[in-house]
Amino acid sequence: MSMERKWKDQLYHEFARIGKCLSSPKRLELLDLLSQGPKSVDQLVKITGMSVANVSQHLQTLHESRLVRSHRQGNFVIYEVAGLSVADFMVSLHRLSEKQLVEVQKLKTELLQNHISMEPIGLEELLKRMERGEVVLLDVRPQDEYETGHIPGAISIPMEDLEKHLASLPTDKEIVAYCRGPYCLTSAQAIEILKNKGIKASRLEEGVIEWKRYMEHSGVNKQ
Amino acid sequence: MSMERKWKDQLYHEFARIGKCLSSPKRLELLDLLSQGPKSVDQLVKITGMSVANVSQHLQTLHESRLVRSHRQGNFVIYEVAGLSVADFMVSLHRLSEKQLVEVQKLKTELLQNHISMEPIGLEELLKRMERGEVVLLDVRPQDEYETGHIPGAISIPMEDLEKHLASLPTDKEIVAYCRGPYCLTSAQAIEILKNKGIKASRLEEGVIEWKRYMEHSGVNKQ
DNA sequence: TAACTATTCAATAAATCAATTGAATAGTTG
DNA sequence: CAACTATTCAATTGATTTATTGAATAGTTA
Repeated sequence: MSMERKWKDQLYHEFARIGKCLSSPKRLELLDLLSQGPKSVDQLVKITGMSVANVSQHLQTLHESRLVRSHRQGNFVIYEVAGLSVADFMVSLHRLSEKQLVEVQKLKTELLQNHISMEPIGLEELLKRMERGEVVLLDVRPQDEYETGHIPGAISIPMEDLEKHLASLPTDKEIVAYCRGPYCLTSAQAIEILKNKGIKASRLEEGVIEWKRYMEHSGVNKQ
Repeated sequence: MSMERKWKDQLYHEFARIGKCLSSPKRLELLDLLSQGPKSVDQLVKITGMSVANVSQHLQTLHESRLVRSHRQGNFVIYEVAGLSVADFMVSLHRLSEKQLVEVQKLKTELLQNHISMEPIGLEELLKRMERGEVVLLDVRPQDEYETGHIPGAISIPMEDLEKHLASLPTDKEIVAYCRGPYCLTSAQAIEILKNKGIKASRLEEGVIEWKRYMEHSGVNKQ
């Protein structure tokens, strides 16, 4: 076998290592969660409903391909994505999947039909209306994820605290809620609660990572 | 199992379909080749050295995940990537791999050390120097890939014709050669030939896809 | 140091996948 | 229509991978 062939085989073998990480649904879900902020194995178990050993093993796999890293903190081992480029890459994967796979599109519209009459708002319009002070942006993810990073101007009320804190919301402005991104239902649930209370609210599909991406590219062409 | 859990499982199952496509080195190589332009199964066989049935099967897999599409043309079935976003995604994958995996970095420098004294030139500098008319940009990929798309201003001399057409190259300017991208060795071989003839030449690491990406983002921040 | 907890390891069975081979098919050209 | 070619299908083997389980380990707190 030629020198070049051997070199290419090695190279593509390495690329495929990353690919293999992305071939398990559970691992993708873990990566998405970690993209929102560092989490202990225990937290991941509680969120996903997977077994501890299972989560740990998947994290191991991700670690071998350098997509996540970990450190101990008291009793917990905290995992996090190994760099922003990982979180960003996940968005690329979502985009591609949604573009190419009709099935993903179907699953998404299916969801939106269940949460009927929930018109989503786009990033561009949101930012404009926030500037004019017309809307309040609400981050309904857990506190720690908000602290890891949030869209500027957003206030944090974790989903589980929402009903308690309803009073603290301004009543004269429209509410826009967001969560982990297009495939997280938390914000949809929040909207439902708000609407039931007679508060005008709409859902921002994008999350923090998508927002960052948008800000980086929007100067030239808004894709 | 909750409604939401089921929905997420389905969704991530779909994402993983794309992931599975990326878990085989051979498939990644095929995707990279198709990113440069449409090709028949036969062509792919000749380039990669894989068996016909093997190539066909991989293409099948890619087709099922809607990453490629095909049409018949005379005796041949021509495959192509299903949209620019696929080619673009491949670049994302390369970037991520190179950033996270030391092994990829190692393989790359290893290569450059073999082709010693070959200083690469960056896109930014290239474009500047082309504007000033200081360099000639040379596309050494096969003719049809050049025709599918090339960096503006580049002239096409496929690698196999290079020695024949040496005379037609200007002697007063520096030559910059590029090929399919960072992981294609064709341009490196071209440089070697040129240098042996006493022609000053350097290698552009980026290919057409990388160039496109650069142009889209460079207005705001050059990453 | 002992008890406790979170995490990891090891082993298993079931399922899936990669690579190969040879045969079958579909389409084209003379 | 016949011969030809490119492409695809089908079946096999060997290798990996997933999801599980229960046990072992490492680290922390009292």
